[in-house]
Amino acid sequence: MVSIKDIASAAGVSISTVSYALNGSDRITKETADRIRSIADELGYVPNRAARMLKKRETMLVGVFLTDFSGHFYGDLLYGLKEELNRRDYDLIVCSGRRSHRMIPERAFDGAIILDATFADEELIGYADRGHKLVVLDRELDHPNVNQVLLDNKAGATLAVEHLLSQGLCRICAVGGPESAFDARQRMRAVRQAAERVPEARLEELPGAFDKASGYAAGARIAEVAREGPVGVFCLNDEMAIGLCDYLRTQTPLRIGRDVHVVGYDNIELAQYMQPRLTTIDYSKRKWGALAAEQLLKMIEGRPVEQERIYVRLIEGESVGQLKEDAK
Amino acid sequence: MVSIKDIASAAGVSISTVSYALNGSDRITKETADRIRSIADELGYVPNRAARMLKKRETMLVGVFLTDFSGHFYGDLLYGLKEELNRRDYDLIVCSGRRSHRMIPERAFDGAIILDATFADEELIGYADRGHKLVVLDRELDHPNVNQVLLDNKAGATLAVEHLLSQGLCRICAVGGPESAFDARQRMRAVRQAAERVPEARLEELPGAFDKASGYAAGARIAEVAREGPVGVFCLNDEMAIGLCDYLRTQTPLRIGRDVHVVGYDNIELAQYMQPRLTTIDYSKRKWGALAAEQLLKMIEGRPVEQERIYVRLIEGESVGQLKEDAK
DNA sequence: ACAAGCTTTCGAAACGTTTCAATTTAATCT
DNA sequence: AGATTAAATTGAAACGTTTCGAAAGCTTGT
Repeated sequence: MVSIKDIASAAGVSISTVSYALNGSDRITKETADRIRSIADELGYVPNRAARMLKKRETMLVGVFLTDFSGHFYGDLLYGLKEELNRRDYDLIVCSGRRSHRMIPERAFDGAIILDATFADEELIGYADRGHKLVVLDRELDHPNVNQVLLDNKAGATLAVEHLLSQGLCRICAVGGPESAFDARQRMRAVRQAAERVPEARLEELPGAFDKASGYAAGARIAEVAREGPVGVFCLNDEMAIGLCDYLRTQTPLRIGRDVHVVGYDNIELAQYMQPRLTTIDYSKRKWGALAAEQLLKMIEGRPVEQERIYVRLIEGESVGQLKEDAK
Repeated sequence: MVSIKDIASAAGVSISTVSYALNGSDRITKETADRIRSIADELGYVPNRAARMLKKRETMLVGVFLTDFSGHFYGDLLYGLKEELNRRDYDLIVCSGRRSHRMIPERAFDGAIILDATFADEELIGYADRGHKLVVLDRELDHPNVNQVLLDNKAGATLAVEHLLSQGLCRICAVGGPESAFDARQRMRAVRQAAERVPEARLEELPGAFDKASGYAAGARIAEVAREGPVGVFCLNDEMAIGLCDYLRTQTPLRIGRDVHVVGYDNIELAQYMQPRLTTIDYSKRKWGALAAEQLLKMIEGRPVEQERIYVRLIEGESVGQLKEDAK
């Protein structure tokens, strides 16, 4: 493999000269620099990443850790991340799985973005203590080397529940997420508060795990509740909403948007292709990624970081209908 | 940052002893090895990846390159890849975008898996010529350092068209993929052959680009064709099929599975949540990934590699109905 | 013609490992 | 006890860069 050394001897200069030339230092005269660069091209020189990393103690790489590769909004999130990082000459690397955690202490990246339940809080704190820069997207952590971009879960969940209530629905079911999920806890808390503000509202919480299966499973209880009249269901994410709709359609005669009114959260791509289209809470995943990248770069470069938050809006599909029509 | 050197002085031994001990060499007596390891733990030692890469000229990393992060079957594919790689102590790293191509010549990985249209064939051949090991998933390349895991596109497309024909449909539309896509070319070729084998079949090819928009766009022409009677449509991937269904449902009175019969390809997750469920061609994405990983590891380790192929099957949804019923 | 001050180039150390060859230590045999 | 051999440890070079400080090569001004 051709190294800086080969270029040096081909050009009849020292390796330091080559290094300076290739890195565009102004210590080198323009002509020699050009000559060296063209020789490097001819020889097909490519710098050795490992050597550079070792010496410079920086990688120009950012790692993003995901629980798995199948999340429905990862595409957009990663797009936002990558664009922002590339603008600043960083490359993005996606990792998943416990095994890959070690890349952080091994200094494989200049910083990492975490959206990965397989990291315990203490583990992350440990890395931060040793000086690693982190941005967490799935929890809140108070540490000088950690920042977060928060989703406005409270606003989103409130929007969802109030939307159901405003349609005249007072029997509300909320299908929850795993206890370990920060987002789920925040959303459910907001659900309770929103329900409590309306005296006639009757809220029932159902367990869930953020996957289709648990939405499907919640269907049985929801069908029971629906026997007493129309019910509004807020699934704490779209996947569960889809599972629920699947159940209602295949296992019951209940009509979505009439007997059962469903709201999801996340506005995943599937949501708008459902029949009826799913009413859901939307937020910009690209912006989420871009802000995370921006924060991480600021930390790496030692610039001050300000707290960021992603705003939400309600998207109306047909999975929630006007209750008043029925009343007439 | 604590290095092997710190451990050496803390333990009162040389750095080579530490290195041997940490790597489990049998040159070191068990007691000292244990002692050194416990000191390393105490100090919180983590090996420096860059240094090891530089010296050993191997990274224990495999890079997978994707055109973007939003493909619908990447989740399963990457799962298969990762499992297989982890079993052999390799880590998987996902990259996307032209910028990241350079990681290959920079020797950031021991090998790479390519499913990324942003690589030109010549570029890949160039890397292979310089000794980089590659497995390509989106093309065929003849080179000692390149292998591929082929999808059985011919069988899949044949299955799809014959399924439509066997329902009594003889007006067939095929919505194609981008000319640059190897899979699209193979599938379309098989479509033509399958249609030619049946004298009464009338095939019409429509342009497409493997995205929802082009399925939607194809809808107009398909609606025209459907005026003369039921039509069978094979969309060369599920995304286009979904776009098409969206058009038919929102812009026409045509009934899917009655007036227009739709088959997709890939069996993406969305397909089974469509209403009606999409009839499509399925294959194991996990196995695809696992075989790709296996092939790459064989190349890296210098073991012989055999050509592999992924088999397909037809999944029946309700987007294709029995034409005979109508006739009755 | 020569010191002073630039500009351009070079030598060498360093980053943190691994690993070969050499050395020291311990064990075994006569 | 001394020689031989085996086992455990060490020294040093190497991997391919970057970068500091020094050296060499030019200009200028006197």
